[in-house]
Amino acid sequence: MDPSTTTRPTLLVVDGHSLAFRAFYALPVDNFSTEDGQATNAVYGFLTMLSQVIETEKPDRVGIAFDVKGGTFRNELLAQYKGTREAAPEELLSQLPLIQQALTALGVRWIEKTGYEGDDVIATLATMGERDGCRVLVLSGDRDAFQLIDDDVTVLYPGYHFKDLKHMDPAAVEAKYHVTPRQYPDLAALRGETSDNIPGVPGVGDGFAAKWINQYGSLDAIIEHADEIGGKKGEALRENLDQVRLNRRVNTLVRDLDLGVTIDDLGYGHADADLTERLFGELQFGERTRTKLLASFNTATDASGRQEESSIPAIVEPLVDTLTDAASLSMWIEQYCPPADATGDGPDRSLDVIAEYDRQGMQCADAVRRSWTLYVDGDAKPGHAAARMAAIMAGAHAVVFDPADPRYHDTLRALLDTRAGSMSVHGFKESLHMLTAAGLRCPSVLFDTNLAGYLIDPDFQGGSLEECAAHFLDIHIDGHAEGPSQGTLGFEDDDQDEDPAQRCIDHAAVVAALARRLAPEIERREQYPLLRDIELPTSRVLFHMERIGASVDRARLDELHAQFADESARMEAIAERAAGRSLNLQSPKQLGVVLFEEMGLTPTKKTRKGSYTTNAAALQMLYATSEEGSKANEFLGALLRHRETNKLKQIVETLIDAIDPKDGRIHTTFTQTVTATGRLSSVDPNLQNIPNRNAAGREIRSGFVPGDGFVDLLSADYSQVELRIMADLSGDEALIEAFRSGADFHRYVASLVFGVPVDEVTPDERGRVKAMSYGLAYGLSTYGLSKQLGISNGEATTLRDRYFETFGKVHDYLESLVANARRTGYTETIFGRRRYFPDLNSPNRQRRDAAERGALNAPIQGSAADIMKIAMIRADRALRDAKLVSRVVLQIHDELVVELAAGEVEEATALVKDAMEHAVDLAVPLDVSTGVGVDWQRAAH
DNA sequence: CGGGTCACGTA
DNA sequence: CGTACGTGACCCGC
Repeated sequence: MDPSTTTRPTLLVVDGHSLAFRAFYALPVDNFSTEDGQATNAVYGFLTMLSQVIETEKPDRVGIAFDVKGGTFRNELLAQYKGTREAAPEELLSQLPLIQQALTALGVRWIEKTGYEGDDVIATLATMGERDGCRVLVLSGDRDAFQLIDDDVTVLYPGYHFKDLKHMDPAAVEAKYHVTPRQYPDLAALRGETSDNIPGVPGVGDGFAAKWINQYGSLDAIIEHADEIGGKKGEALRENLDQVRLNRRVNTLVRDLDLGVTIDDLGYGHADADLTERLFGELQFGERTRTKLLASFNTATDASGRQEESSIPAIVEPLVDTLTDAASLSMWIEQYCPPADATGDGPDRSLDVIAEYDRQGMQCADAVRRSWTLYVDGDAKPGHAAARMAAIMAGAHAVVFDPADPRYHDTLRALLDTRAGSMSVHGFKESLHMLTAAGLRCPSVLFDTNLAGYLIDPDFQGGSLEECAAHFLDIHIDGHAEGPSQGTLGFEDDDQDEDPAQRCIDHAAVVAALARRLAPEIERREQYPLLRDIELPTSRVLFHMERIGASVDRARLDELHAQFADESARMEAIAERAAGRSLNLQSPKQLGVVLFEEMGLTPTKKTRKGSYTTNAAALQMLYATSEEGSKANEFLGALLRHRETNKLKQIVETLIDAIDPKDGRIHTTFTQTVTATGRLSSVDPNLQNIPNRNAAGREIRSGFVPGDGFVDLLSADYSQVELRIMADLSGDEALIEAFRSGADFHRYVASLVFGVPVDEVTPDERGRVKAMSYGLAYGLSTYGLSKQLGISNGEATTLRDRYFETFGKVHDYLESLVANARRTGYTETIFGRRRYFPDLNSPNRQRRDAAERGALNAPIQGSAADIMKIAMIRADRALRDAKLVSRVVLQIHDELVVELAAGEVEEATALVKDAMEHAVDLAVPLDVSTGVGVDWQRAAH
C-alpha cells in the first residue's frame, strides 16, 4: 500500500431516475401533495435523499443524469426494452420536471442527452471525472452501473434503507458476484434484468453465470464454447444465444458522449435563494424543510463563515511515511513509537485491594503527550468485526497499513505486546474487536479518548470520533483551558475528498489531538485512576462478553413466539368484535377514537401533545370502571391482554432476529459511554430489558441457555446495592445496623419506622417501607409515594417524616448531595465519576426540580455502577486465574450471568460471588445472591 | 425514508 | 409530580 498525501476532488454522479423512483415509492403519495393535487413526494424525497448523500460524502462536484423522453438506440435493438419502466405512474412523471427545476434553483447541474439514457450520461461523466483525476461516486440503484467500478469509481448502491448505501468497489463486486466489475455486464447479459424487462437464459442466475465466466473468461468465450456446456442449463444457453448477445450490446454503457459540459462546470453550492423560495412555496414545503435543504445545498456559498467553524486548530497534519515491508514498519516503530512507561505498573492494575484504593498514579498528561496513536478503520460490531485499515501516528509522523496483512503481523504483535502501554486510541473496546478480527491481540492501552470524553462530560451524547472532535476540540471545555495554541492551523475536517488511507491518517491525527486535549483535563480532575483501573479494564471484559455472546435455544424462542402470536391474534379478534369494526390496536390514535369517541368513555389523562393517553394504567382504570359484560369492558379486557402478549411477541421476535447464524448466539453491544450516571447500556439487541416482572414475560428467559460445552447458567445479583451505598455514604448507624443484622431488610426497617417488633410487621407495612426506601434514591416526592402506594398525601408525608426520624443521617446526606452539587456544579461517585447539573440554578422550577432529583440519584446509581464494573473485572480475572472456562456473558446493572462449564459449577459460583461481594469495602456488607440452572429463568433465585 | 411520539420492557 | 436506559409501531412530512 502506498499512502499518498495528495488529495483528489470527489465527483458525485447521480442517477436521477433511479433516485426519483426510489423516493416516489418510499414516501406515501397521500401525505405529499399540494392543495391543488400536485404530488410532491418524489420531489421531497429526491431532494432530502440527495442532501443526505451530499452531506455525508461532501463531493466537490455534482452532476445529476436524467433520461430523455422518447426512445434511445436501445429500443431499436430490443423492442420490449424497459417495457416495465415506461409504465411509470403519471404521478411520478409529473414530478420529474419539478425535480429538475428544484435542482436548477439549488444550483445543482443536471444533464440529459437525446437518444441516450441517463446511464450513458452517468458512464460518460464518470469516465470524464476519472480522466480529470477525480475520485468518482456514482449514486444509482441500477446494477448496470457496476460495470463502471474500478479503483477510482465507486457505486453507492442503496440497500433496504436508503441510508445504508453500500459502497460498491471492485472488492465488493467480486465478493457479491464472483466476477470483476468489468465482467459484470457479461454476467448480467446471461442472467437478464427483470426490472428492465430483459430476459436472460432461463434457469441461469448469478451463480451459474459467474461459474461460466470464471471457467471461460468472458461472455465471448462462453458463446464460443457453448456446445461444450452440458445439462439443461447448457441447452438453455444455446437456445438463447441471440438474446444474450443482444443483452450484452444493450447493457454496455456509452462512455464518450458529448455532453457539452466539463467536470469543472459541475461545481455546486450557489443556490438561488429567491428562486428556491418561490419554487418551494409552490410545492408547499414547510419552513423547516426549506431551510434544511437550502442549508445543505448552500454549504459552499457561505463557506467563509461555516468552514472556519468546523476547522480544528489542535490537529497536527502528519508527515506520512511510506511502508514497503515489515522491516520498514519495524524500523519506523523503533524510531517513533516510545516504549511503555517502565515505572507504571500498566493499566490492568490489581483491584484486589480496592479497599485501600487511594487513586494513585493520577498523572497521565505527560505520558499521553509522548504517546503514540493507533486508529483502526473497520467494523466493530460483535460478530461481524473487521479491520480494513489502520494508521499509527507518533509525533508528527504517520504510517498507514492493512492490519490484516500477514507480512506485518509479527511486527504488530511485538508492538502491541510491548508498547500498547504508551498508546492512545478512540474506543478501546471497538479497537479490540477490530484488532482481533485482524488476528491481533492488544493487552492494554494508556488512554482512550472516547472513555476520557465520557468521564469529562457524561451527558454529552455521541461517541463517534467526529462528534467528540467537534465537542471537545471545537468548543472549550466548561470555560477551562484557554486552549494553548497548538501552533498549527491544521487542516479542514470537511475535506472528504481523500482516499481511505488519507482519511485513516487524518482520523489518527484527530485522536492524537483529542488525547492531548483530554488528558490534562482528566488529570486535573483526578480521574485517571477511574479511567485506567475501572473503565479500560471494563472495556476489555465487555469485549469478551460481546464476542462470546449469549447462547439461546432457538426452538424454545420459536415456541414462545408462536404462543404469544396466537394469544395476541385471539385477543385482537375479540377486541375487534367488541369494537364492531377492524382497527389497529397498536395505534394509540385509532384506539383513542374507538374508546373516547365511538364508545364514549371518559378519558382520564392527556399526553404531552394533547391527545388522550391509552397507556396501561389508563386502560386498567377504564376497565375497572366499565360495566361488567359491556362492549367496552370486553374490548378493554382484550386490549389489555393484547398489549401484553403482543409486546412479548415483539420482544421474542427481535431476539430471534438477532441470533447470529454463525454460532446461534446473540451478540449484544454494551455501550460504555452512553448513560449519564456511569451505567452500561445494551443495544442491538437490548439484553438488559428482558421481561422479569410477571410469569408470562419471564418465560422468555428460559430461551437463554448455556452454549455447547457448558452445562448451566449462573445468575448472581446484588441485593439492595443502592440502599447499601446510601447507608455507607450517609454513615447512618441505624441503617448500617439494619444491613449488618442480616435480617430481612425491609421488615427490619419497617419495625424501626413503625416501632413494632420485627415479627409483628405486616406485609402492608413492609411494602410501604420498601417503596419508601427505593423511592429515596430517586428523589421521590410524597405525592409520588402516595400515588404509588394508593394512600393519601398526608399518610405519605407521615411515612416520610417517620422514616427520616429513624434514619436522620440519610436525610442529611441526601440534602448534602444536592447542596454540594449546587455549589460545585457536579456530583461525584465513590470513585470520582462526575456528572454536571447546570439546571440546579435554573429559574425554571420544573427543570430545577428535575436537576435536584438527578443530583440525588446520580452519585448513588453511579456508585453502584462503579462497583459492578469493579466486580466484573474481578470476576473475569478470577475465572481466568483459576484457569476455568466458565465465563461472564451478560450484565444487567446489578446482576451477572455466567456460562458454567461442566465440573466448574461450584468453583465458578464461589469465585464470582466473592468477586462481587468484595469489589469494594463498605461500612455494610455487600450481599450477593446466586442461583444456578439450565436456563436463565431457572437460574433465578 | 427519517424523525418524533407513544407505550413499555429492565434495573 | 422518582432515576437511568432501548426498541418497536405508528404517523407525519406537503
